[in-house]
Amino acid sequence: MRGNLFAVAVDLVILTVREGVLSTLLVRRGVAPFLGELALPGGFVLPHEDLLDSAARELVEETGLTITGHHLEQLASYAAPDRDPRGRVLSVGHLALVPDLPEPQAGSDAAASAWYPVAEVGHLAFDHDRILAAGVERARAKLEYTTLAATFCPPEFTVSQLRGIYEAVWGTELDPRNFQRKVTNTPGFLVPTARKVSTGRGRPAQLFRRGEATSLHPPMLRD
Amino acid sequence: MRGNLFAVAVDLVILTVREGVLSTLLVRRGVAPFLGELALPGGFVLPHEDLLDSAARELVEETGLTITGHHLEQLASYAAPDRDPRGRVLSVGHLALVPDLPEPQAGSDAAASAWYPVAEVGHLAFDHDRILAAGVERARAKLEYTTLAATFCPPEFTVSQLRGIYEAVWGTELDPRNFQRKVTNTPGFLVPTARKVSTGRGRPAQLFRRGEATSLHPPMLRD
DNA sequence: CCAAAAGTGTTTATAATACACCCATGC
DNA sequence: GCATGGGTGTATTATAAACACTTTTGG
Repeated sequence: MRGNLFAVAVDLVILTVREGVLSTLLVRRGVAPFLGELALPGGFVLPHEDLLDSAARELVEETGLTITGHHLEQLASYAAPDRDPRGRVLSVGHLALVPDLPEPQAGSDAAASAWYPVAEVGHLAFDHDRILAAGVERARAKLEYTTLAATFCPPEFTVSQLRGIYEAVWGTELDPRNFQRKVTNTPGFLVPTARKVSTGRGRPAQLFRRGEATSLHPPMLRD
Repeated sequence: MRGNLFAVAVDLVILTVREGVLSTLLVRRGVAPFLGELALPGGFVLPHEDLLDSAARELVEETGLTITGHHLEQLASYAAPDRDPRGRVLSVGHLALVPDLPEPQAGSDAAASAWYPVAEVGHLAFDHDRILAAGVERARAKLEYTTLAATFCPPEFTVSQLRGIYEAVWGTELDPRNFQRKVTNTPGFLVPTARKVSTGRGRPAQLFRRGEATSLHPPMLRD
């Protein structure tokens, strides 16, 4: 085997939609390097861990969320020779899509973490702004041709909530009526539940759960 | 820094279309482990190298091709704890799309390498069959919504040649007349050259070069 | 009743498919 | 001339966008 060895870390782009705004979970670093700067949550891969397991562990530590029902995928790896002043560290970026969660509580493991609107995020520690950009780009692309938008929603949700996800992630407005037909006519996208929900004003909306389908033909966005 | 360190390798899925068949470059391993088995070309990342540079170097060593004008992108990383019997090795898979090249010459650096039709590839060393599958899947997906098919072609090519790429990669038949209009009407996909080429029978075909466009709206394949 | 949001039906514009047809070459 | 592949025009069909309209709630 060769002598040039790397430390391997996983870093997480955890996205959600809070109050109509695409947001990501960031941590304020408490140790050098980049002490005091914002960074993606992450950590080193343990001796007997695979990459996705390591990312799932970090996700639980940061959000309390287990993977079940949520989305976690690998993004890309970053290993520029000078990306970490401590030496050669390869970071495997991951993307997680989660429903709207309460702000992380002080006193917990994730005391230093908080949600930030993606559009307002400035420079991050290491090359984490590149990883964040890759995660947002991937999320946008995947909404187009998969049913992944529903992973941003709670277990039961309305068509309006789902539409809000698309509008927040893409920054566009969609016609509620055409959107409704599009998603309800896509086999396997939405499973109607027995319940309706009344959101104050207007006619109560049907509640849905995620369906089995994962790919979307035809795609959601048309240029 | 942490004590659990990894060796980092890059492995390449190099795809081309030879005689209408999607094919990949594989090497017969000359050293343990997996001695004598087929594997993806690749090697360890050097001390001051970034990942893409390392992959580009391997590509040159295997094919003699420089990246200029060709396509090379990162696929994903693989780091299952038991994927290499020598210890913990993280492999960063890469995807290269290249035009049809002559069979590698005996006596060169790449003496042990040869082209194999993707459909006929059986089990590979390490977890390389997973990486190959990921590369083929990515290539198929990218043809759908990018102009990448042209990177399989020589610098100047006809619409028929380009259509042959799509048919080989997807295993479908496309209507030559509608295909022609589709690609010639997509702004920035093809740049006509001054020349035509006569391929024996039939009317000579216009020669094209790759255009500047990279994305394809609307996509090429419709379910 | 009115406002507001949910949900349906219908028209219209646009794009994809199928395929008839013409063009330019080799033999 | 005729076979062969290159290339264009057009009718048909499927799809998406626009929007009028009905439904069901709270006040």
